[in-house]
Amino acid sequence: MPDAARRSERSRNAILQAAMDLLQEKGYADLTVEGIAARAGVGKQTIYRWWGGRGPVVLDALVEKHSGSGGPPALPDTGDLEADLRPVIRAIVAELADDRLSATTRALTIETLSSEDFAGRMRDRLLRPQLDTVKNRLRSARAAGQVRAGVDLDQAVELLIGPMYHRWMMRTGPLTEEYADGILELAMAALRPGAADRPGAPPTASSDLM
Amino acid sequence: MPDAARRSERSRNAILQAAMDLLQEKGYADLTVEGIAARAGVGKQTIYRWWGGRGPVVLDALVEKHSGSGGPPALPDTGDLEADLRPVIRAIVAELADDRLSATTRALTIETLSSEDFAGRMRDRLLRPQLDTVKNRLRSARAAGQVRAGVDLDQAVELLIGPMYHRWMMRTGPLTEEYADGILELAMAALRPGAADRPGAPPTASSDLM
Amino acid sequence: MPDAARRSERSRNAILQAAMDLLQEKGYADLTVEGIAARAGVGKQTIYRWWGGRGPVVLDALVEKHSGSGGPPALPDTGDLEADLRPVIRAIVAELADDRLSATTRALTIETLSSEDFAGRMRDRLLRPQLDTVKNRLRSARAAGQVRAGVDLDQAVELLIGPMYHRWMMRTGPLTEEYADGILELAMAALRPGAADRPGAPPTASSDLM
Amino acid sequence: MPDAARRSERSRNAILQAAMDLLQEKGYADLTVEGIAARAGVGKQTIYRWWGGRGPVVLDALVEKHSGSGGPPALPDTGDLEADLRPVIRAIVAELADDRLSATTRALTIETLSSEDFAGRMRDRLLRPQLDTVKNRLRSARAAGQVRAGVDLDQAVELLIGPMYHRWMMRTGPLTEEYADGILELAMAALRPGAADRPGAPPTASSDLM
DNA sequence: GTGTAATCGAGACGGTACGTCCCGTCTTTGG
DNA sequence: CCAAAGACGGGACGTACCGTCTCGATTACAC
Repeated sequence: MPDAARRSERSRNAILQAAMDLLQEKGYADLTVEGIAARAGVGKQTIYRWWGGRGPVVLDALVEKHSGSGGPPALPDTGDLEADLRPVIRAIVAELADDRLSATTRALTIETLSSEDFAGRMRDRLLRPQLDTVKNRLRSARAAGQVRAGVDLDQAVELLIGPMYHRWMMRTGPLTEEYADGILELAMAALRPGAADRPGAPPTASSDLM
Repeated sequence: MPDAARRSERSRNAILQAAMDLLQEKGYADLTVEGIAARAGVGKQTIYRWWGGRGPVVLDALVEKHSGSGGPPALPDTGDLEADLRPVIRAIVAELADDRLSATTRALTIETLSSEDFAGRMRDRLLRPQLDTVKNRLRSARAAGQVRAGVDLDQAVELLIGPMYHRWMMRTGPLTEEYADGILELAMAALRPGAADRPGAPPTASSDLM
Repeated sequence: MPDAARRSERSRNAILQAAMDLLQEKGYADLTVEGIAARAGVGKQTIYRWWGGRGPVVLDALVEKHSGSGGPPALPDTGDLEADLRPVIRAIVAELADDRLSATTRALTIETLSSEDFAGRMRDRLLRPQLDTVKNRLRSARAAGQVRAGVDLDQAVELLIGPMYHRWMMRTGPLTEEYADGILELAMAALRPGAADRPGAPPTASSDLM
Repeated sequence: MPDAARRSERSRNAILQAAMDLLQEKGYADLTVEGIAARAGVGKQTIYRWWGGRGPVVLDALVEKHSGSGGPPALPDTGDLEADLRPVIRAIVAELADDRLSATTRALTIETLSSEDFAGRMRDRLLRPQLDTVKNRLRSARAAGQVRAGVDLDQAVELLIGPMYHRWMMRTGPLTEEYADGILELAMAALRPGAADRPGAPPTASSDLM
């Protein structure tokens, strides 16, 4: 309903910056619309008008931050899948292991769990691009015969990523480089063609086959 | 500080029951201490005295519910690891896929992400027992030579469980039986001894070796 | 700190009216901020923002009520001081003697005893105007030679008023018309010039001499 | 209902002492049953059993304190009424003028205003004895012809006392020795026989005539 | 240039829930 | 059986934010 053309860019930036700052300082649970507005020097209505609540503001703020690099770059393809993935996996673990760095991820996850609507936007705008870089590398590896032909790439990506997020979320153990390497090695073993390739369990229908 | 010996069992039960009821009816986001107290016919102070907030109450309520069965039973051991695990994996996916059933898990996860303190209690009292049933089955499989000797069982459990939680949380795709089977099959391939067993990547130190 | 220009007149009136109603219905001891807010259809914060508690609200409500008549009128001056004062004194006794009518006075007095700050406001806004009407009549009587020249008018007013409030407060005896007349007669004897006028005890410095 | 014979004297004293201490320290408004019980090292029930609330406890504590002198002594009778009364009046004003000393009186007055029941007990046990010493001196003065025969002694006492309590309560002015003397002088003029003794206004029926 | 219509900062508003304090009652345990 | 201790159901406190709603004061477009 509001006229986006007349929107104040200055306010938008101040709000996103304030949200990021407060998220770092006080955590998501203590983040309030009133706090953001005050810090940004902005009326609350401006936030409600353009976003509707703190969740979308945080999402926007993070998208803004991450899209600074113009989207995640494609992974290198040296021919050695495991070597190419290792830095990525290690980086994820390193970020999750750092309470400061993972504060925003924590915030997003909470909001994702709270709102299906938010979940969709967050998935498409933040998560999917990241997952797709891995997925694309796996696809080329599959084409090169380094990954079993029947493997569903979405499942493969989650096999790699899921365990780390689970350990992070549930705090079931330390998030170390060794852990990253261990999961990577297991996942590689799962994907590698070989004697273990059984004829059963045909590939599930998946959008990655196109 | 309060004297646990004089605690009212009647109030405790009423509170846990009320919390479970309201959780089902209104979801975690709309669950309030005041609401629980009113429904249970109890003063708010009684909740704050013994729990300190809604999070711990919900945790206790769920522990109570799950421990009704006297703790999770050991998995069957037919000698076929994949066959023994399949029902477990499918059950997890089925529960997560059902919005009603997974509402409480969602609630606990939010609280886990919000409070480190809560995370620890929740992990130890609810999650660990569940994971341990899987871990124990994997241990016996490893002893039987069906799982590579060098595998860290904690990593193995998370390799199985993590992807499903990730998909559930992030809504990256449908949580179907096929998905469960696919992840199980991938994980089995990762654990199975054989040509894929590489000498590198020694097992990380882990408490599961005893 | 709040911006008085943007204050809601509607809320202000509703709150003062609700306070008056509840004061009549339930008495001061059972008067709560929450009750006033609920009855007035107003958020509690609106009361705390502009008044700070129930005491100031009640004071304002009573000031509002009493100032409806545009302040207390000057007493008549027939030349007969005692005759002019008698209706006033009797009216005060009559009001104090009636539990319903004096309930608010009781409330104000309690608050006055509890808070020095409140005492000042209540004195200046409610009590002083009433006392001044008597004081003014006494001043004109003194000018007319019907009251000893040396008399401190503030003391004279309190000589008249004080005994009745004391009896009311301490319930040391019945508050009847006879009592009013008795006190009035004693006070008149104290003020009347004559043989009793002794040279000692010079008048204390007082602002009423102008 | 409770058996007074088995009452613990130790608890009774501890409670009264704690009540007095807290009254001095925090004032009547911040005095709580729980606070008294904690300070006295006593269960709350002990207070409710034997007194019923904080009001009666404070009353008892003050009666205890004042009755230490075995009741107020009779005033001296030098033949000069004004001279005999002056120290009493000045003492009252001095006590009321001191915030610390008058804190208890303030407390009693609030409770007196709040509860008719309490008012009666307070009047009979604390106030009346004090007033009677003055009244008795006035009676002897009347017998000696220094006070008009028709004067109601209860009214006379209140003419002396009332103004000071009024000024104290309402904070209408400073409570100084000059004020005490001024009121005393006015009251003496009111009571003194002489030309001012008018035949009208017959004495009201009063218990002081016996 | 000058209306004029929308956004802006600001913050008051009706509400809901918070977490705390204290009430007066009830229950447990020990002397 | 009384006393200490204190848990209990209850109610109000005063605060923090919610999301909505008015206010002028910019501000940028249409005329």
